[in-house]
Amino acid sequence: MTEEICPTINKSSMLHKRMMGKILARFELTYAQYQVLKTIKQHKTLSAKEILVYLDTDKATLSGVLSRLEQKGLIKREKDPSDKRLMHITLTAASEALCSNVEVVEQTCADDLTKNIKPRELKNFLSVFERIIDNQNDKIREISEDTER
Amino acid sequence: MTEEICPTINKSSMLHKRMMGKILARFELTYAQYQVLKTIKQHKTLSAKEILVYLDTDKATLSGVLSRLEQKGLIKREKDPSDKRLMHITLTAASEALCSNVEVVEQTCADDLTKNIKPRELKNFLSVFERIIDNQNDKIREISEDTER
DNA sequence: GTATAATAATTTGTGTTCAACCTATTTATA
DNA sequence: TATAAATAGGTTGAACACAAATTATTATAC
Repeated sequence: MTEEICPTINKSSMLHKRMMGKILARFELTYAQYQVLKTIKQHKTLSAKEILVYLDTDKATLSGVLSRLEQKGLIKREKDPSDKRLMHITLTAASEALCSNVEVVEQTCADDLTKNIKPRELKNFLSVFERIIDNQNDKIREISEDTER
Repeated sequence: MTEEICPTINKSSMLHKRMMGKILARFELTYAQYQVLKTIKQHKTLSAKEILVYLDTDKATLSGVLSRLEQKGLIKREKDPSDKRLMHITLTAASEALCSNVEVVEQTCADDLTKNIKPRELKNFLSVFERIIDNQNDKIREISEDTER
């Protein structure tokens, strides 16, 4: 039983990325790019460091995504005058509109994924999932401590 | 509520890959490579096409993984004499042993991920998850049909 | 029996993931 | 104040994900 969990999680994640990839292709966006745009939109303006907190990804990955978004004119980056290490990242008018359009489609898809699942089932599902994620984080910490010696 | 599901699934999948990546680094293997080895081991010998069925990944990705595994001497590829398009892929003695060692560690990790979850909860969890995955597959088919016109 | 379609696998190009390393700037310590 | 440590961000290199194109081989149609 236990051994089915990880492949199941991976498969579902892959399917979701595949699905979003197909949807976002129409908007000439990748899933990673859209996630970054959405995060910035929610907070008006963010530094790269702050985006990392919300997305739990890697700064090298984010750095690449941000460059591509800037190239496409979907974000603006400007240095903080009082701390020149800091970059303030904001959306442009184009990406504000783009994001809003995608959000509608995304919500429809998300709803369809749970169409035959009762609210109570869903609640329990998410509760178990949160505990699994906590366990995953514990395990990663445990392993990291091991290998740091 | 609904909108939490997808980020949750993605996050968990990422954590799992991160965890397995750290563990497998000791064995000088990547997670994708290990998954391929494990799949071949379960079926003694497989063609690339058949591996794809079990792993639900992409043939281009698999092709690259297989070349790297062959370079490391962890698989053997030989053409079918009666259909020269077909490649029969098998493990080597080295990868048989490697795989067995990793499987022990992997099982320990998988058990830890569900340590504070009751068997009944887990069963319900997986049951809901399967329905979500079915819905995901439906949605992807739906989108693909749309875009093929 | 040759032209066409289908199949198995690989290659190519763009984007993502992540560890390791580097740069510039700011803060803390001696 | 000079030096070290921390911080924000970026770069590099290896591997993976995936769409699209390519190659070689086999099966089908006419």
